[in-house]
Amino acid sequence: MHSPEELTQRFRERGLKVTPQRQAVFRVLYQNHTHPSAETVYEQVAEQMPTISLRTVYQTLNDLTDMGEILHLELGTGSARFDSNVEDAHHHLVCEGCGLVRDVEADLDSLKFNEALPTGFRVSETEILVRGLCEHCLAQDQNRRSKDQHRMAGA
Amino acid sequence: MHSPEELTQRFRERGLKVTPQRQAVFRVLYQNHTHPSAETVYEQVAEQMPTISLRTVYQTLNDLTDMGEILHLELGTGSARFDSNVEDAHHHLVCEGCGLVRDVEADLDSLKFNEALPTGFRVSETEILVRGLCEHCLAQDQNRRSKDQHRMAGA
DNA sequence: TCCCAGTCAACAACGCTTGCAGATTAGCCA
DNA sequence: TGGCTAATCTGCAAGCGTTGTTGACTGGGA
Repeated sequence: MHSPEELTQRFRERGLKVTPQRQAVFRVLYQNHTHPSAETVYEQVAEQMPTISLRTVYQTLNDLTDMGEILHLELGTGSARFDSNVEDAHHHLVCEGCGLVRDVEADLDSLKFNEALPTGFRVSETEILVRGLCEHCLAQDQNRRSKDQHRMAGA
Repeated sequence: MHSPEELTQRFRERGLKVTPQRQAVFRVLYQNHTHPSAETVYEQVAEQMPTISLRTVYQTLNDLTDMGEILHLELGTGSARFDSNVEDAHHHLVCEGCGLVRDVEADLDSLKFNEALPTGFRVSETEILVRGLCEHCLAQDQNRRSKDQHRMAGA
């Protein structure tokens, strides 16, 4: 995405107003590369501006998505995630435990399909999703399993 | 997934009862390879069994997912889709217009990541999603765009 | 400075999915 | 075969993420 200052310009060019609420969302997104959910953006903006509503955050995120400034991701984590990196083609790694999302670069050209895609299908995007457990969640999971085993043994 | 008859066995082995409702869901899934949503499964089951509730369909789909008989897919189409093909590793092609889902085989081994995955991350699944517009939706879209152009020109 | 399209906050409603509760039933056992 | 009991059924309400609505407010061009 562009810087908050540049976004101000681009919003005005489109006839959209630049309010303090929107600027606050711009700033949070510009600095946060953790692929936050709307709720997370809201919480971070609310720290500086406690009266902002979640509705306004959603609206601004939608506007930014429409303008191509950010990406709207559906990764199966329950809520949409927003990615401020639209410059570099990349893919995503998702922790199924905590919902952590991280960028991964992959060479799409190396990917081979074993059959032709259906005739007439126009591909807009090929997305690679690496699902699994992050280091932290893996440790928690193993800890839980170990406890379960002890419980089973004791019963 | 296994055949409805085999599923009967497997459900009983797990202490789950095999009701007419569940059998109807088994049959629909066994024959339907279009990656239906819960709602679609419900509609098809309801043709034979009008009194079944959507709640029961969800429950049975969840049981089948837990048993690994079907796959629960989150493809950003608004609702979960269920895939009765767990035997062959494959990926998915999704129409962003109508939500059509189709299996695609791809050679994952050919895929190269340009950097190492984070230390400690345990990958459970690498998923390839091809998004775009199917032949039908593409035609509709072009039709709409063309009308828009005429309207703009006339105004 | 004025004006009004665009925006705001609050609230209600939406679509998908799950929790709950009381009635019903599958399937084991005598 | 009949009875018992846990599992399941249905219908409804609630949860969650997201969007629609509305009346008050305001950014920013003229």
